[in-house]
Amino acid sequence: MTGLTGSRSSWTSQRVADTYLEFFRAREHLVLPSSSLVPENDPTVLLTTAGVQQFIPYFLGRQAPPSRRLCSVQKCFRTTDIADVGDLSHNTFFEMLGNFAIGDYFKEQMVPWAFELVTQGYGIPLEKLWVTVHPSDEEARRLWEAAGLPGDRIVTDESNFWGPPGASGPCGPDTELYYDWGPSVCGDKPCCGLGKCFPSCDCDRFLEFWNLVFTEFFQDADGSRVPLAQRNIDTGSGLERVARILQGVGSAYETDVFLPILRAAQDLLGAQYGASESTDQALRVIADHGRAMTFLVGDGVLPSNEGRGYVLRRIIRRAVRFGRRLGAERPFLEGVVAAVVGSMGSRYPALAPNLDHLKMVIRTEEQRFLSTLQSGLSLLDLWIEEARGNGRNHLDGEQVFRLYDTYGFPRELSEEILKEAGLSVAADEYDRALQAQRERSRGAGRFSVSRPTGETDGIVGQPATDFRGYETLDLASPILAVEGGTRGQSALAEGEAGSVVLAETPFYAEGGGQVGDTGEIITPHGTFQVEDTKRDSGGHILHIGRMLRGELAVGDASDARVDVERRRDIMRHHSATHLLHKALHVVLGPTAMQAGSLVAPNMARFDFPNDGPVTEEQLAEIEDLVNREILADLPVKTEELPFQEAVSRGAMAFFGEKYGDRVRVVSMADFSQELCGGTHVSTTGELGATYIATESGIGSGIRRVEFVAGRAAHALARTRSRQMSGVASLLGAAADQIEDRIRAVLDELKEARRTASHLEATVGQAQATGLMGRVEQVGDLRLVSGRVDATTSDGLLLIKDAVQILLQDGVIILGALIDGQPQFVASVSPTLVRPGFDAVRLIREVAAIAGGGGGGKPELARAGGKDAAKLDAALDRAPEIVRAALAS
RNA sequence: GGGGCCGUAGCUUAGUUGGGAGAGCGCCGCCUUUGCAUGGCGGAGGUCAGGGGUUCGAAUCCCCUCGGCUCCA
Repeated sequence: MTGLTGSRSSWTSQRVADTYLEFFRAREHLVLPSSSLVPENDPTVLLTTAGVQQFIPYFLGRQAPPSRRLCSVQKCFRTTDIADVGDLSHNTFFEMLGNFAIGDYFKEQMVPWAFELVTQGYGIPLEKLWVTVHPSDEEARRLWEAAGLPGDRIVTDESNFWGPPGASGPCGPDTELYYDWGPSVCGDKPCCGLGKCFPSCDCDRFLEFWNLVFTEFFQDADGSRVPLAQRNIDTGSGLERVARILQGVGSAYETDVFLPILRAAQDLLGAQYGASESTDQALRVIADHGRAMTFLVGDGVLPSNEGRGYVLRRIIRRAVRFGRRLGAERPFLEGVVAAVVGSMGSRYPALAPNLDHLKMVIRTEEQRFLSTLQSGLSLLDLWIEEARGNGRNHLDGEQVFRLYDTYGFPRELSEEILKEAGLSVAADEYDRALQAQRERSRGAGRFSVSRPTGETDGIVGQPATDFRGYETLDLASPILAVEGGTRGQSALAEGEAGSVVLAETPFYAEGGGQVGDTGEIITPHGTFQVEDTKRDSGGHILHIGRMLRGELAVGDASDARVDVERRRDIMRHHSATHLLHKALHVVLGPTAMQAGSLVAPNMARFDFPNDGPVTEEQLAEIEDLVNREILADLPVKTEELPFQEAVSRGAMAFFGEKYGDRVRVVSMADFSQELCGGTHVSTTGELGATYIATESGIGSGIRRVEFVAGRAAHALARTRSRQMSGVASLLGAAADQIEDRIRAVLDELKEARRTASHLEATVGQAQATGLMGRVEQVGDLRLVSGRVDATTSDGLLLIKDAVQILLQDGVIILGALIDGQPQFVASVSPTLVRPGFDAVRLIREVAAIAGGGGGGKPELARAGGKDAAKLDAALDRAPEIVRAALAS
């Protein structure tokens, strides 16, 4: 293919998605929006890799689903194939169509529906359709035949079995649907070595486009399987693949999904798709990674050196590298990002309003990488020079690896440049070094995340806890579940630590940056002290703490009392956070989006992307703005709205949050509107005041401000003010003169030092003159030795310098008591230095007498001792030592 | 989570068994010179990121902390 023609098919990807969702909506499925690429219910998972991800709590029975039938178009990200992207088939980011049944219909319903959607909804000709089934799943085979698929196109495949996800868990057989591109794809020779191609043989002729998983077993750790009480359906169908089939094109890159992005990349880089395989590969990488980075940043991921941020960094850098292959020398990715938002913005409305932010994050990372390349290049040039100078024609693999490992300079680039310079690299050495690095890291521990909110058996099956803490801080509610006690799952004895679940609670569970509440749960038989509150993946609010007095058991009535003072402090900080967030937008621009926050009783913390530090002036402006709105005593209102309405009213919606149909909006008059589940004061005047305490950088391009409100603000102001009066009284100056006074004291100090060193020089000069009266003749050289007065070792050296000028050629050995410690200096003029006779040897022997040692250069050596009383004795023996050294 | 490299004057940086903290640019002053980086002389500016240890002595060696860059997981 030359150029980007693509298909004129009316089967746009949009239409594919609509057809799919409409098909299942008509069959009583609830259509849910895509969840974030950052899985919020499972911190052990790096990125969302399948449509089922957001529904796992429903599948495991931990949470009640909003409907037993669900469907979605889910954005997904798979990191395993990053290195392969650029060919025709691999992608990192993709969209997955999926329908799900939780304890509802099963395969007898799923198979006919799949058949109907594919043959009638999509209109795929029957003869193009193949399926694979698990050998054990006779039922699936029967259902496909009954639906109308000829038996010779149903192939068994041992690998058609899904799960369990870990050592144990739900699992079951699956059946996969394939599209047959026809035997011509594989040419004359069958590629699967079986004399004939089959769907399961992974060749280009057959394209898998839908996988239907029938979850019907639970597998124990020992491998044995028992039927599940509740059987589930979980399907996934790559939108890009279906679009490719219906548009009848050779790869996803020729569909409407990628064409606008490829075209933009062509224009930005002045490259032509189809010009060469190398060009095409580069354009495909840029298009795939362009989509991936847009959605990752859109879901709140920022480039970093670990976790998701590192995945983002890798794809941005990989895209830049391939851009360079096409001649790009300056940042170009923001143009690609704009194209992605332009072509996908309609289905993901959160993207367009944040385009500036997306561009800024990616541009910053791009520039950072370009400067990395710059420093790598100069190092590489140096090595090339060296190798040439040594007449070698290669560089060590370890060397090139180090360039990559330490400076992030990509291997391919190194090789390219070395090749141009006519040098080679041993690839196996490089691989060995990389392998060793991997071993080291792997041995160091797996991807581990503390997961305190995992559920335990005592709680599974309980309904999600009703949070009532917006309107009350003291509430009567029965105890539904208990865990951690020594007497099983139903009670806690005095002194025992554990968690308690209530039917409803006023305790706020840690979330949205706000820390969990503390307080007490009082039952007729005892008091439980709540030290922290968290929410588990099943929606239960866990009151974590210990039995202070008496005991507590499931079924007890209880009075749940939040620590009111602490909670009010927290609420003030949370409201202050909203004011600050808005003020940041006003002063620094809309790209200062929240990248993390902590709301605690004694302080609040807010992270946001910004180029470089925030200036003093800007900080003052931000602080002023926040305090202005506090003084205005704005009413704080909360209301629940449909998501779209909230966003269209201009409420700030954070990336990466999961928003259901209805969202909670916290507004402070016209100043700030934010989607938020946290707790707030009722008017901003309650904050009293807010001060920014610190501003600092916490990583590439991210700043952090810490600030205080309410009582903490008062405490900070008082502390600062006391410090100031303390300093003022030390200086004996009024508070408003502190700066001038300090400046004057510093000037005075500097002057005093100058005078002192001048004085020392003068005194040193005098001492030097005095010493010249005691020149001794030792052999055929002249020696000056003796004790002098000096206050620093530099002063001692200066005296030596003065003597040297007067003495010209000769040996000088001086000592002084400095800070109570003997110190020595010895000098031998260059003409007198010879093997066995130098300053180092002399000084060592002298210092040894005072219990010390020394060293230096042959012409000049210094030493110190430990025994102050022996300073004179050591110096007295100097002539003798010189004589002995001369004789040796 | 585990490695690697780095942190010296406002900026870029040198500093070789541990032994007197330097250079270039910039800045200030004087002289020279009316031509785009003019030349010369002089000067200010440093807790060598911070803390601890080893040592007679640490920018230098060891440990910890902080910050930057980077790779792996």
